[in-house]
Parts: sequence; C-alpha cells; structure tokens
Amino acid sequence: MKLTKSIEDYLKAIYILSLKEKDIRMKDIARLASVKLPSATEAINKLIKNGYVEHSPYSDVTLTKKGEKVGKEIWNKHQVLYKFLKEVLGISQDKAFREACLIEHFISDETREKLKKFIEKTLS
Amino acid sequence: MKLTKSIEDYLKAIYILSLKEKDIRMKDIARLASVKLPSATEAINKLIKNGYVEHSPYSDVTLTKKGEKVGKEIWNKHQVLYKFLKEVLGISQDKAFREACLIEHFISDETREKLKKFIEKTLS
DNA sequence: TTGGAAAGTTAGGTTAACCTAATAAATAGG
DNA sequence: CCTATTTATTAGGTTAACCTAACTTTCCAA
Repeated sequence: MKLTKSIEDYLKAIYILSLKEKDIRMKDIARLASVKLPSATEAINKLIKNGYVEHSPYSDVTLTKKGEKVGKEIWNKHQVLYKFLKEVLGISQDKAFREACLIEHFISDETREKLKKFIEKTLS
Repeated sequence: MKLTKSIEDYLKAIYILSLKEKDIRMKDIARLASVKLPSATEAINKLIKNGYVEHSPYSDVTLTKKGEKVGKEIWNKHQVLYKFLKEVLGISQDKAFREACLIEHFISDETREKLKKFIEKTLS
C-alpha cells in the first residue's frame, strides 16, 4: 500500500494519542484527524488490512510495530519542521503548527535529519 | 475554486513554459506536469472556467494575469525551497528539486519571505 | 493536395478520500 | 435491568484527479 498523506495522518493521530492514553477509540482518532467517524472506520480498516493497526469492531485501536514506526516518523518530522518554522524563522505558533502538518508528509528522512542538526547549530 | 496542489502544478508548468516559449501547447503542459493529454485538457478547461488561462480548442494556451500570478508564486516558493534544501542543508540537486516540488504547495507567503531572507543572511 | 502522423478532445471508467443517513452495539444512569 | 445516549459500522453517494480508447483536427512531407 502507498502511504498517502491521509494514511500518514491517521497513523500520526493514533501515535500521538498512544503517548497519553492506552484506550484509543475511533472517535478520538476521527476527532484528531478532523474527519467524521465513517471516514475513520474506512481508513482504519485499510490500515488493518495492511498490518499497521489492530482493532476489532466496537473496540479500541492499537498500532502494530510497523504502524508505530510510521506514526512516530511523521510526528518527528512534524516536530522538527515546527521548531524550524517557529524558532528559526519566527512564524507564529499556530501557523507554524499548521504548516508543519502539511509539510511533514513530503520531507525525506535525510532532510529531517539535516534540518534537525541545522536547527541545533543555529540556535546555539 | 480551491487552488489544489494539482491545479497549482498546472499553473506552475504553464508559467515556466511561458518564460521560454510564446507558443505553449497542451502536450508541453502535459509533459511538464507528468500527466497524459486528456488529464491536461480536463484541467485546462477547469482553469479556463475560473479565469486562470485562455485557450481555444486545438490552439495554444496562455495565462491570464490572475493565472500568471499564481504560477509565479508557486515557482518562487519552489526556488526558495530548492535553494534552502540544496545550499543550506546540502541535499543533492535532484532530491532538493523533487522535495521542493512537493513542499511548494504548502508554505505560506510569509514563510517563503522569511525563508528567503534567512537564506540570504546565512549564505553571506 | 492529400494522406499519415502528431496533437487535442471526448467518452467513459477507476480510485482515494471524504460525506450523510440509517442501523447496530455498548454503556451508563435512573 | 432497561432505556436513552454515545460510539461505531454499513450503505450509498460525491468529488477530484487521474487513466485508456476512440475520435477529430491540424500539420507536414511526398
């Protein structure tokens, strides 16, 4: 399966939720991904079929190792971008967050790493 | 009309072509946008309907002022991002170009401006 | 000058990602 | 313990953006 922007967003959402709660429900995912429940159901079913999450109907959702890896990757990219936009460029918190949410799907691992190192160097 | 990534890509393609040639054809647009001709036809019709381009069947395509503005904006964002990725972060030419093509649709005018100033400062 | 190649359009189909409405299951409060 | 609310699923529909196949128009070279 191709990891689309949308699919990555669901995995990121579940990953973020998993950092705080152990019982992750469809409604939480739908809310964080800004979609209605049926869209979340559909997406989660696709993720199950491809081994990214585990879930039985009317129950909680958990990431597999594979799913966690992707969710974490995207969240890391987001955080690096957010920091760059906010601290280095001086973009407002809100705007930096929103832009990071869009860009996070399109930077390579290499770019994330180099950007991270660059921020450290620049802000010291 | 919402300016989607796809629509912006067509306007950027036409803008780039317009910098070098005066007779811009559907095939050139399709080629640069990496789509087949019928996809280009469909997209151009949408752009005509919304006042971004002018075109009569089997003839050349030109940008309106409105269309040129958008195409130029995207191309400027691309160039700023490309330079940052390549010169500041040290990403290879090819990869920097490809990533810039993806990210260009998601940065605000403010981010482009601040990034541009930052690059100038950093590379001097 | 005409016929074949190139360019462009039209018709119709696919896929991803969303939605609303209807239904089903789970849960919590009286 | 049963019913109302909340949560989740299913069914069915929409839209954007692509595609292939078929057809039309334009252009060029013999």
